[in-house]
Amino acid sequence: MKKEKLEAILTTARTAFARYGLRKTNLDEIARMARVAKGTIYNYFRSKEGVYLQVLSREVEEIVEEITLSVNREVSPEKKLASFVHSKFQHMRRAVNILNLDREGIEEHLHKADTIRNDLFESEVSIVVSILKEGMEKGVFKLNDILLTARAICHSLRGFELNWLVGGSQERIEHYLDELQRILFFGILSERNC
Amino acid sequence: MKKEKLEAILTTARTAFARYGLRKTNLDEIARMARVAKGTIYNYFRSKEGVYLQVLSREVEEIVEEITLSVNREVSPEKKLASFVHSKFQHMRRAVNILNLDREGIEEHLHKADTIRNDLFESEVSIVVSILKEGMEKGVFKLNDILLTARAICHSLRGFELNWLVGGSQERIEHYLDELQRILFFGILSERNC
Amino acid sequence: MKKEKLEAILTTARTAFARYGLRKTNLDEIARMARVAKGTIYNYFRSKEGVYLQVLSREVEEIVEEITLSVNREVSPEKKLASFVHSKFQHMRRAVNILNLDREGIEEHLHKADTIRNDLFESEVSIVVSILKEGMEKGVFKLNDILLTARAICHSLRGFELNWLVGGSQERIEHYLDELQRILFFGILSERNC
Amino acid sequence: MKKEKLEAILTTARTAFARYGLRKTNLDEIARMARVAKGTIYNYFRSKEGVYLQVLSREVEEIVEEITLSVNREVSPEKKLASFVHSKFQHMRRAVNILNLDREGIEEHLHKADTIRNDLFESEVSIVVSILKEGMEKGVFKLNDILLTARAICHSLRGFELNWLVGGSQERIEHYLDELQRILFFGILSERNC
DNA sequence: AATGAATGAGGATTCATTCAT
DNA sequence: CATGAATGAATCCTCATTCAT
Repeated sequence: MKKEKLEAILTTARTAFARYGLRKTNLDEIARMARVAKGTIYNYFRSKEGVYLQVLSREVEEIVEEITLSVNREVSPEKKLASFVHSKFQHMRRAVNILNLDREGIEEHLHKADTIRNDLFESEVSIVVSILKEGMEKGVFKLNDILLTARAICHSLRGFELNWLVGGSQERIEHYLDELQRILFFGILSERNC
Repeated sequence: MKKEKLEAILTTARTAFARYGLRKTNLDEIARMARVAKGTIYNYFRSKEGVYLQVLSREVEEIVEEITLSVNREVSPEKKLASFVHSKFQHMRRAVNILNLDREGIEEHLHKADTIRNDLFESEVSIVVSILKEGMEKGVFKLNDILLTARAICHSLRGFELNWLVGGSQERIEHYLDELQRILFFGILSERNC
Repeated sequence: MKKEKLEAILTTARTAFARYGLRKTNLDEIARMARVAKGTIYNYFRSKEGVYLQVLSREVEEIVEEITLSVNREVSPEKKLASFVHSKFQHMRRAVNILNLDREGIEEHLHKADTIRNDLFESEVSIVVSILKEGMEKGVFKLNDILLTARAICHSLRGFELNWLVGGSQERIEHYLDELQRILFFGILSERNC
Repeated sequence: MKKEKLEAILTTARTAFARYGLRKTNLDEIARMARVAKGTIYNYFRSKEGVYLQVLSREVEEIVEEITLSVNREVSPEKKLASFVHSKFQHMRRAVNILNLDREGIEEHLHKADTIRNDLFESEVSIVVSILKEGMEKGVFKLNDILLTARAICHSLRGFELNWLVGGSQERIEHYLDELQRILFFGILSERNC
């Protein structure tokens, strides 16, 4: 079983993509770093994009796994929600370039990459859904439409990815996440103080 | 006045970038479409990225202008906020590929692109700040820290750009925006019904 | 009389050629530095090479003039020869263009440029010839063939131009010139001590 | 062993550079003549200049080798010196364009070319030094400073390269070399006949 | 399965020269 | 005379992919 090469390629590619992004990473580099001939890569993958897709896939799986773990460590729905938010950013930080939005340079497989990225999104949504559901059952949350709310929350969080992870913003993200959470729980209308 | 060529180049480039993105648009194409010699482009711009930067710049300016206009059409702070959100997405829809987030590994010149994109963000924040301020003064909103809240809101909205504009998600964005707005105003905690 | 533009072009071109060489100097640069439109240059010169040729011509004239002056200040043939050598290098230091053989990028006018450079050489030879002649008449020098000797000397001196002026050698040229002069006068054979 | 391609590239490049010089030789040409894809050249060299540098290097090595051989064929120091001068020009004649002195304004990469050319110069100096030394020991030459003299001689010889090799002068170089040699040995002062 | 040499289709950029105003 | 916008040929370099060994 000579899966070692395959493993080497994927590991190396992950590192390379993480550091330089999809486009700026070229196969020469991966091959050199993986101590493998360039041709070997083509024994396992149809193309550079094939490699990327596989790396992306693995990454998403891992991230979902780790977020789930973090959430399950908490008991109350509020804390679970908070844990979700924080662990999401913790674990995604390293995957910035891999998830990378670099929509160019993927062309035909763009669709597949989107599908994978959407899997991540849907997994997140489904985690949030169960948190919200539990909150509803326990009377902590009050919502009209759990799924809609969950999706809205997840969409919102992507904004922080964009500016913070991708944009390399120097601001302390936690501030904003905390603020967002506060709004999320209480809203901004003064009437809530009735 | 021979600014016609320059205008032709910028207009064409805008269209091309909007359709194919920065990388897949090549100068040959722009030159051909603008009925101009490739060298002519270099009379006006130092490089391909120079063209992109200019197009990006213009686009951002226009968007900010149009959002501001839309907001000012409303009177109440709540409606202004709603108007902000909706017009933001209306006007950004067309600029998807131009603003495009292709990160391609944090390059030299692309740094300027980030700066321009951040300008857009800051402009948005400043619009939201004035809305929130007005809301506070009128006693409609109740907030601890206006700036922080404004930034948190703007960060959140970026998530919708990511999934909806960039990701080409087929979902009806308005649903989510409305839901987000509802949460924004009232929060999700049941305690608000005290 | 609008010779000002012409003068500006030539002066600027001289500087530019001296600093960057023929090939790396482009007309844009000359035009910009001379505060003149690029097209204007083509009113005075048929081509870039035409400009170069003119610059080269002027330099040669100036140098010959100045060397002649320096030599004529001396009285004895030996001192005249020494003066020739030293003033040649003094005055050529600034005229790097002449040496700038950059044979590539001149193409068709290569021949003309060579002719101009040869003019300088021949002028030098003719100066040395008259020095040697005078030396012979006064019985200070003893030679078989004045012209041949003069040419050999001038050829030799070009070696110092090459390494010192062009090559940017850091060595103190005077050392070598003095040594050369010593050999020139006495030779290296020990038999001279008969 | 697939070094054939490399050899083909270098051989072809040598021919091309020798015929057209560095600038007028383009990679397309080399590739075509070497029956090789353009990209292949980049497998072996970082750039066009990389190719040039290698060719230049080889050429210099060969020249030094051949000059040394010629000199060693002679026995007396006087004849060795004469042999040095003549073989130097013999062997350099073919390398004119390769060594070519197109100065193009002291560029980045060309700095290395200068280094290589200087190596040639230093090798020549060191050959002359050993000839002079031997001459001194045998009482044939009388000198104050061997190194200084050697360098002065080599500098002088460069003048002949300049006018004869590079300048394409039609004159019979041997005449001048012989004359130079005569002066070198005996000087021009009549006092030598004491 | 593994290699790595070879490929060649692109794409960005430079610059001398022309010409209408 | 002066301008400077427009031209487009020429050239270097990158890199995903193929293929003979």
